[in-house]
Amino acid sequence: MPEGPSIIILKELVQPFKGKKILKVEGNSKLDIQRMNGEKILDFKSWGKHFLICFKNFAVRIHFMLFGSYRINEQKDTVPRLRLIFKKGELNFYACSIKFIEENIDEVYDRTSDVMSEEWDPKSAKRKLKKYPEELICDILLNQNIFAGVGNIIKNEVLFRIRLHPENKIENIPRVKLNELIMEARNYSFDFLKWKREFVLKKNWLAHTKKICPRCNIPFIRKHCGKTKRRAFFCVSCQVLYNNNHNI
DNA sequence: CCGGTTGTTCAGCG
DNA sequence: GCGCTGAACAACCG
Repeated sequence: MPEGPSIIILKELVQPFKGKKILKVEGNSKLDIQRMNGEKILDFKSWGKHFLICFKNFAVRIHFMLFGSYRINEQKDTVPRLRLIFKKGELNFYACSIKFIEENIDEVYDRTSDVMSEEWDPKSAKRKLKKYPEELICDILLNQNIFAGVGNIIKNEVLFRIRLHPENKIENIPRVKLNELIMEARNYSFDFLKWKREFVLKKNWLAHTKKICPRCNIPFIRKHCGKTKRRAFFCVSCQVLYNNNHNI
């Protein structure tokens, strides 16, 4: 469920519930979810992997983590974390993380860091990148303060597309290449969205979970890279690792 | 049936 | 107080 484009799809699917009043609230969340009872949903928003349900005086943040899921107007066999029942229809959220946000959403979230947002700002991303010269690019791409919405699949596909080795240090990557990376983080995310809508996302993976490099026909390296230790699939032949010469 | 994971936070340690 | 590690969460696929 998790990556940014999937949240955009969810936001579209729940549009019929916008402006609707919640008649009953259920779920095994430990939070006071009953405070939503009787409230009218003013809007649905998103930021990166966060799905936001906006009410008059507060908002609910749903994060699907690794295993979270949802059903609209149908149910799974398991107990939902949160179920919102309307006069017509219901929303069910499973195994997700829920938080209440009391502050104004627009003040809490910086949309310039959301790769799916109209307000996404590549220049701002560039400025943030420069603050982490020692970090590896595979970790930085997963940093939600810089690339909100990017997850492990997008990471692997973007790095393969621009031929960049996941273990490159930021400081060693040429400026032009960094710009390319920032552009492709958003660009691939929209391809992800398009392909997910058409149910052909997996079919279009070039690197993620793949065994052979489609460009070189040699085996991919599969390794848990960086501080984040997330799976990386990469080709040592066509994905460049820039050497660090200036510190020797 | 077990191993692994489209993710994040937090406790515990040195 | 820091940086690192591992646990916790908990569902589904191959």
